[in-house]
Amino acid sequence: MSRTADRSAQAEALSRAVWSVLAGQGLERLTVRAVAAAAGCTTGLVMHRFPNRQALLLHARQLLHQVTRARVEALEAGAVTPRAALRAVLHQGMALDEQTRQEAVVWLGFLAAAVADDGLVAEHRRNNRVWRERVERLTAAAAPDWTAGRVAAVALALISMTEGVAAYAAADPAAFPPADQERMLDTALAAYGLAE
Amino acid sequence: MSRTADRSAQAEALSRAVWSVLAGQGLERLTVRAVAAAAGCTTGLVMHRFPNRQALLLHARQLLHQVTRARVEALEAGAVTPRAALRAVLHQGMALDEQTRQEAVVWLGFLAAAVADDGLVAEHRRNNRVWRERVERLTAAAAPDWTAGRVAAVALALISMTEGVAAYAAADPAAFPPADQERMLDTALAAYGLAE
DNA sequence: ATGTTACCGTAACGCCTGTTACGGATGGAG
DNA sequence: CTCCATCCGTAACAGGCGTTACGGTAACAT
Repeated sequence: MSRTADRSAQAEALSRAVWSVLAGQGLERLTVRAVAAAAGCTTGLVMHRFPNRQALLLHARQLLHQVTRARVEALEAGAVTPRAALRAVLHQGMALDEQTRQEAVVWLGFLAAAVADDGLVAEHRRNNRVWRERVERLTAAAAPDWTAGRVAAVALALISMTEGVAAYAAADPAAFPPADQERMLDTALAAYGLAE
Repeated sequence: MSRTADRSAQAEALSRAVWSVLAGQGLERLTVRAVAAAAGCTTGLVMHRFPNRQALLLHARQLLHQVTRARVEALEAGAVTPRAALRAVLHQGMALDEQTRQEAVVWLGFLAAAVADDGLVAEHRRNNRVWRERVERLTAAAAPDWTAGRVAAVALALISMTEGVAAYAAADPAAFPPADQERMLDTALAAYGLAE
């Protein structure tokens, strides 16, 4: 019992070490040795826990999706109106503090790594489709009288906008401060007629 | 005379080889040998043209900015109205065909590489500020009666949206077809009151 | 207490990396 | 034709990479 719990706990710790290296040193320095050092162990443990480097990265990518999904669902459940839920969910996807900024860097790192990794690109597509459907559902709930076409177009505009600004802010936080990002989000929601 | 011309022509060919490898094989396989093979030469030429790998990548990044800027300026000069210019400039920033899709992949690759490269991150920030100012200027021309605050917020929304959808479409072209991207752009421009 | 099993740190392997040094080829000058 | 400078392909180097094999250690069962 505790064996399997320890194993998965170690796998999670190693995946978080992957995030740490990816955020701090970039994809080019994301080596098994660097991950082991960040996790405070040796390469032996890493290679006993995962068959190879690719599996380690894939697990880290899946865990990232799992964690952000849990956070988004909590925000959605805690919102008092559909429009508040939509805003809260989009809000957490921007790079507003060091935590979310690093998440954006990690997300971009995995995206860049997916170019040469079929497992990562498949995971990326799966997660993006789930994310897109979620925002489409929230948009439809926030504007019940819209056509499906308008819901889809506006939802795509919203997820693209937040993802894009997260990328900009990840690389240049000073030029894209939180206030700019929030004003952008509220301006967009108002323009689409989705303001609270 | 022809010496320096040859040198810069070779530097450009090598930079285009960098784009090719970055788009086709990803950042992890972006080695000096891979670039030389894509350019049809040996590592000797590469290392005689650039002092080291970092300088090669920086030149390729600068050339990418130069090329896209020329294209954007041509579009802007050829537009009949300010709103047409704004739409055309934003339109070319999305991933609508194989050419622009690869550009988006390359852009993301350089962004991921910039995490561990001070020269690349500085270049990235400089280019993004130029790009943002351009779209702010075009937005102000398209909506002359807006406040500076609204211009800035809407311009940020527009560049973030197009950059974000380019990233999504770069990794999953089938899920984000050109029609979806264009409908998203026109829906957004109409919502902000910038439709032609 | 002892045997057994699972775990993981150590060390090594072969490969690939960026970079450097050398040496032949090439093309213009005298 | 000869000389010389320039260019760049070849080959080597040291170091870092992913991965594998071995061996000691700790924990559980008996």
